[in-house]
Amino acid sequence: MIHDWLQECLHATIDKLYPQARQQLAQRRAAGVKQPQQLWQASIQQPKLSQHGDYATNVALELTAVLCQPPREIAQALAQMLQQHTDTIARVAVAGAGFVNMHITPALLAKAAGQALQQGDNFGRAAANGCRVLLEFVSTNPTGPLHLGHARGAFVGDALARLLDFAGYRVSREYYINDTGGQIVQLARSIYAHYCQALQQPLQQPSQAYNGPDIQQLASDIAKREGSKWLNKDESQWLQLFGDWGVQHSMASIRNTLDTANIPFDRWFSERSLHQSGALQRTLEAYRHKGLLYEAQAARHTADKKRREESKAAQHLEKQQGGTFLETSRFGDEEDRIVLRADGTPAYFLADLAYHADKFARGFHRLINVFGADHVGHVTRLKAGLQAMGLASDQLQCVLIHMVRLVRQNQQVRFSKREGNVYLLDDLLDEIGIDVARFAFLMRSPEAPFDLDVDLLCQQAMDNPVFYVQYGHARMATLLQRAKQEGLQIDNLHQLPQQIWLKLALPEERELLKTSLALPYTIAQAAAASRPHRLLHYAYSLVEQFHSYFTKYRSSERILSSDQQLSQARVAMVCVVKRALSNAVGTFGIHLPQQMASK
RNA sequence: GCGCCCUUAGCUCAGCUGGAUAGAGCAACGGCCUUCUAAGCCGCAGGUCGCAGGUUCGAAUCCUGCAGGGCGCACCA
Repeated sequence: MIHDWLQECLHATIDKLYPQARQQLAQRRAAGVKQPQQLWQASIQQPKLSQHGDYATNVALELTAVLCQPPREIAQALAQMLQQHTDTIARVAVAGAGFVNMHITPALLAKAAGQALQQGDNFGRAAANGCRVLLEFVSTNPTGPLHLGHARGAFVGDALARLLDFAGYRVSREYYINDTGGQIVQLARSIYAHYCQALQQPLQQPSQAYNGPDIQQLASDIAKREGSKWLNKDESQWLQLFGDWGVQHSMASIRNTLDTANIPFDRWFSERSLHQSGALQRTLEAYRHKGLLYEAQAARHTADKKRREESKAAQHLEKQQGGTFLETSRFGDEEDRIVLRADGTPAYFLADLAYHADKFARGFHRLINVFGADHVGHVTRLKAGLQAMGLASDQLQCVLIHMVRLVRQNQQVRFSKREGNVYLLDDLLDEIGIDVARFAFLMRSPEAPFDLDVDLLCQQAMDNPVFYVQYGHARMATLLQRAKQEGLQIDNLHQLPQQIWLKLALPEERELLKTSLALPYTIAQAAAASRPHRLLHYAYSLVEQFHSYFTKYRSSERILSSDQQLSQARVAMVCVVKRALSNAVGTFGIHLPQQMASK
């Protein structure tokens, strides 16, 4: 709120001093001159060094080209105008190449702190902006339980949803169930094979079998329930049924794991429902109408493409028998993509296009897909396909989550499906705990590779950032309890008179308030960049500041002292810090304890 | 061969979309508990931001090229 206020103030000042600047800037931008995009939005920053003021702006430097004036001259003019706001800005100084450094008054800080306390749970929450976002994530194939490979995408997607919600968006969370196609046939056959085995028949596994213990358990349950009535029957009689049972079973397991992890969804979207509703046909007709389909043995132009000898295309040549292609290559894709196979069955890509057309048709303004990094190739073709349909493909944002490698005893643990060793997400949650897992996955930026060191996260729990943050919160909470026992007020502090707030004179106290009050700005920035981890780093540094302050003054300037008014002011400050912390971390559903057992 | 991502302290990572003297945590060393939780704090040490150019008042951040690593380049989903 201080940010917003200063920004408004600054913009008004610029408009007054240089009425032509805004227009000139727009003209230059239109003429293609490279300009900072956010000049009028994000020009207030917090300097690293306190001697550079509470807030600073570099607009003078950025306006120098537009106004053809030396930056320091512009800065001087701005400073002079800003100086007139004596009730809020205590001091303005021009420094360096042309920075304008502003020191705010304690009164402004007190006012903002009071507002934060009044807002309570909603401190940091942005007003609804009317933008509807559809966030699709996890969307794992319903052929088995969730494992480590799915964990990061699940937590990052969930965090993104929570963050965007807090930042004022209306977010819908969706899971796309690939409940049809070849893999479901394989699943059905695998279950059937184990079903036969459970009834003392020899095991005849299909070529690409699903053999997880969950599948075997399901098969034996079916054998108990259904008896031998499906034995020696033609595949056409049981395939659909066994497939359905498999999907239901897998989805129940997946939903159960997501529930445990506290990752909710608003809608579970079935791929099969698209096939059944005729959506694929309609999508196909739309393309046909635009003249973007053709039939061929192979996609045009693919012959000139060099591929590696061992490429998968070469391995699966016999399956490639031509069909109907969509000219995605006209929209940025490297080659055209098949949408209907020679036998008339739809390819997966067509269903995915129909699905995304459906998302747009439901009126969302922005689509976000959280994909694993192995889906990189999918992004361009999907966007090309949407663009071909005339949809705004730039409204689709794909967040690519990179690989997680598991490390135990300083060694990477490798998993292979063939050997049947998987690390289930359920087991991970059991082993390190939900909060630790969440924190670990969210501390890193999503597009960087990530080593998950389980030993570090569980055995050396004290070196774990999540405990650091939790400890900080517990410290504040117990401190407040104690303050209450000593007769100080810890609730309704938004009504605290200004002269009490003004008792806070230590520089660290001022910094703590400023950092706490930067929460709304941090939320907005993290949401705009789709980077949840920034909010956790913010929380971490806030706790760091608090610990440092707490320890430094533990024997000289104690929070609870004989000076009643000063103690009350410090208690109020702790309330603000605690509020900022719990709203930041609480946004991600990470639990913050009221107390921690001393070690 | 092509596309996307990554490369910052010995290790694991931040770096607020181009700002002022590049920051944390681990690991190493030295300190701080009669008083609000030592799961904490302070100090010391550690860097040609992969390399080379370019863009400008200013680059770890933007553009180009190169090197190393990851993922992908099937009508599978």
